Amino acid sequence: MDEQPRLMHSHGVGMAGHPGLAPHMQDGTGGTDGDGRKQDIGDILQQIMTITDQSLDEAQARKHALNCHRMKPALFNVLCEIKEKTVLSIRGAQEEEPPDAQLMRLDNMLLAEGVSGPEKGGGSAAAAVAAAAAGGGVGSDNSAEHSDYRAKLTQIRQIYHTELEKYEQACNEFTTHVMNLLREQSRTRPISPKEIERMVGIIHRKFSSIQMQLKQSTCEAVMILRSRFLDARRKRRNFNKQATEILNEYFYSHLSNPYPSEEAKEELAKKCSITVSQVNSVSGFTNEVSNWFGNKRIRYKKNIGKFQEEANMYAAKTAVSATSVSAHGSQANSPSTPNSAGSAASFNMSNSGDLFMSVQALNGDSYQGAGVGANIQSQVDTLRHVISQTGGYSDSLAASQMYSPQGINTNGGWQDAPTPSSVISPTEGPGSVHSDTSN
DNA sequence: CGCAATGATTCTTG
DNA sequence: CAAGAATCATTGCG
Repeated sequence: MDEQPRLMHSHGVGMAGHPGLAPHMQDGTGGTDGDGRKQDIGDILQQIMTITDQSLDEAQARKHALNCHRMKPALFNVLCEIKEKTVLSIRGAQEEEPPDAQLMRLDNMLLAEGVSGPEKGGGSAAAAVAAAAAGGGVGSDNSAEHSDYRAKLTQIRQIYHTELEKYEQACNEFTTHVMNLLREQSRTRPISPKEIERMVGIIHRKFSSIQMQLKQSTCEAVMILRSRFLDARRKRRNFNKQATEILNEYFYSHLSNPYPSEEAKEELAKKCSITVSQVNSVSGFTNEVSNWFGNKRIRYKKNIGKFQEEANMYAAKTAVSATSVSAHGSQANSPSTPNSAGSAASFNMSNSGDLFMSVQALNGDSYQGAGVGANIQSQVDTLRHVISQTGGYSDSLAASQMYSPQGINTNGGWQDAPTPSSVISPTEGPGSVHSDTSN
């Protein structure tokens, strides 16, 4: 680099003011002027023009001679200037700024995800992101998920950083290489320092565009990782038995209006979260309770027969607990025989209306469905059995009525207003309130 | 492996 | 906006 200015200035005079020089010289000797200097230049140019005709050795020698010629720096200057004016001015116009916005976005995202940025802080930031996004979840394997997520993220991070480093190193190497090459060539070709600088700029831009690709793919990888780990649907966990029992108990004991209020949901969430896991994020669990009730309502309504046995069971259970008859508690399970389950399931009624009628027939005595003789009869028998049993504990207890689908009107919808006489029992469970009907 | 159960999500509706 | 309905995706069982 430092060689060039020295050469250029060593002779003091530039030839910048002679753009028309070359055509003048091309006619051969140019000796008519009698100016020795112009004669020299003509010679030089002649040599340049015929350089391809020479042998290699000859050319080498001439080159050396040219390099040592006293006019060389001046010529170099001129050629550089011409080149600058013609070629580079065209290219110089397309200096860019557009990818900056995207680059910024990528940078921001990588920083937010904890991939780029401070070495150690990034990891904790990522963990925080994972924790926040998966928050409200349950289960001890949550932490396992997190560590897995974190591990994958740090893996991405590492790859990203090593790649980035590699790119940077390659960029630097390549830049110095090109610079050396150009400097070397500047002895024989008109390459100005400015042009070298420009070339370096071009190289850097190319490399930064490669870097952007790296960032982009890193972002994609992080997004995929996140979506895979944080998509809750993929990580569905069945509630454990106790939680299901609690929810079912509530559901069947509020069958007339199975829409728990927010407070009730929270209560249930608290109860369930104790049984489900050690994590007590009730606020998150109320959502699950809502989901559960939503699913339950719709699935119950869709196929009441299928849930009949379950209803019996829970109704019996609440009945037992309400009357605090501990001695006969075991009998609560007996009514629901496998046989009844099978018959109820094999009903396969097309709509709930028919089934509703069949159940209603319990109150009357002799309903024979149109095309469903024996099955209905068996179910009716089973139900009657249950009712008689549960009713036997306490006749003031109308719990048996609560699970009969009387809360559902003939359209299949839940009753809007409670029907106090038939559905609501005056003696509900200890903790429960009448608020379920007031909604 | 197939299938039913089931928790979650998304779209629709009042 | 909440409930219902449809659908997806996973789990667990035979």
